[in-house]
Amino acid sequence: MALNGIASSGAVPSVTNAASIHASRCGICKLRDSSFCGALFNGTGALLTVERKQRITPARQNVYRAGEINDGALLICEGWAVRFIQLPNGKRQILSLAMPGDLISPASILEGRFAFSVQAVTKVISCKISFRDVLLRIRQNPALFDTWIKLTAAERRQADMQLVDLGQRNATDRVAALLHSVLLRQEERGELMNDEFAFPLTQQQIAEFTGLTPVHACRVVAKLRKGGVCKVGHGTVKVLDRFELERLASLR
Amino acid sequence: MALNGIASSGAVPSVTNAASIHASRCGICKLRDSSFCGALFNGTGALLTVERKQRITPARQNVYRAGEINDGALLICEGWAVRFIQLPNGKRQILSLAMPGDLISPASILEGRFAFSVQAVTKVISCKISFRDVLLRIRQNPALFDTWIKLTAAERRQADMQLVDLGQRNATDRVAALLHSVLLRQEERGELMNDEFAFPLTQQQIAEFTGLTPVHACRVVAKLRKGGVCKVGHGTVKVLDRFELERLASLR
DNA sequence: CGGTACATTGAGAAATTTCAAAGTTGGTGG
DNA sequence: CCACCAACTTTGAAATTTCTCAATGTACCG
Repeated sequence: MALNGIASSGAVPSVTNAASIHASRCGICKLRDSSFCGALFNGTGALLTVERKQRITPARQNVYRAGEINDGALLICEGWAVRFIQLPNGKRQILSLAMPGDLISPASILEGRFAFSVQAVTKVISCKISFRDVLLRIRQNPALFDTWIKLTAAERRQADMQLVDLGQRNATDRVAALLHSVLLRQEERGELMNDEFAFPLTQQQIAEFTGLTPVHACRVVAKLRKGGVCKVGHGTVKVLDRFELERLASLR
Repeated sequence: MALNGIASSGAVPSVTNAASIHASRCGICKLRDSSFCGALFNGTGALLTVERKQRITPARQNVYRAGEINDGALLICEGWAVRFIQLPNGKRQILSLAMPGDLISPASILEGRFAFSVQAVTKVISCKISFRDVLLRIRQNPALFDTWIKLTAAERRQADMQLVDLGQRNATDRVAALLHSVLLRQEERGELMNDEFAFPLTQQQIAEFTGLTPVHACRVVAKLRKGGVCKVGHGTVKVLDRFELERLASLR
């Protein structure tokens, strides 16, 4: 599981140019045929003409800081990232989880600045596609426009469910809902083996997502483990009772 | 204040056709020049060719029920509506507030069904614009496309702040943030007089928005009143200490 | 003038947070 | 290979916030 990695803070992530990217990354990317990325690069020669920058961000470092000028759509190629808002008092709320192939906040794709930050959970390889190219292609390509609208709507649905979770549901259900949503996403990617899947979030990050304190998140995770629902830790989740996990995660 | 009104549940809202609408409503609408509505109807003759249905929904009735087939973008012309998700256990989470001129969930504009419901808080006049016309105009009119992208991004920002509120902030701050956001929206509309503005939500609805119980929402509102911050009730909010309200509502 | 929905209050229970300390783990350098 | 360090996890106990239940008060509509 090459998902972990700790880095000293403050280092500047490396940036490669489009030329080296083509040879080294996008050309062999497994994700090319799915998601926004695939739709964007679809069509003859498109890959060569889309301007993009790829960079590597070590785990725990920021991919983007709230308020910075942003000049393109941000796509996660490898690793996990979280989109979050940092409060002056030090608390953070994680707004969404980005996995390989995910676009960071489809709805915000053409914004010049974001109110949120993006942090690498594991080592992350990300890719930035210039506004010019995104707009050009969205305008030209009805299928891409369609894909983007669907992604935006899906993002809204996801946010709505998260609001329901935070507003109406207890700690256990919220954590179960998080685990279950990742289970489904990993299953879709074929990354589920023996009811086990990669889950590199720390308890601190689970807490930041679910609006709990790390201590309480720990207790909830312990309860799920003792209840024989699933084991969470060491970068993975092992589902022991999927039926119960689904029951907890479901609205009821 | 023509904001209140109780209706027996179950009645079927009335529907008028486009012809009568033009004469009776849209032609004289104050909102025509702002927001999505204005952009949509912009251009010669557009008003006459956009297919739309206007209807009146009494207070407390649903404008839309989760899961129903939806055939057009929903616009609020008059009154207040809430977008919410109903849980099987009877609880509800209000996801957003729609005021005159607001599009219901810009991000979901082309979805055939919604997971959320929409309920009239006051008597509501709403307008539905067929997918065909929305798409046609968005494709044809770059300014409208732009407006729509901006609305979608704003909706996402709003959802993000709501997630922060529900996940990280206490009851008082959440209620203050709600009141403050409505204060700003009313101010923008020029509906603020003597630091007082229309606010037709019941405490039950404040609770559903902020993820509190009605009883606790009542206590918070009482605390704000006793603290000399603002008086909430009888369909209005009177701001007594705007500085303090802004301090409570701000992230800190 | 009722009636119904809405608002308020009190008291006790439950969920969650806070604070503090001790255990674990994984990576690093000797 | 081992020892150590830093970050992460676990546990306990007490404080705080929020909820629940139940009763009473209030405003508005017909």
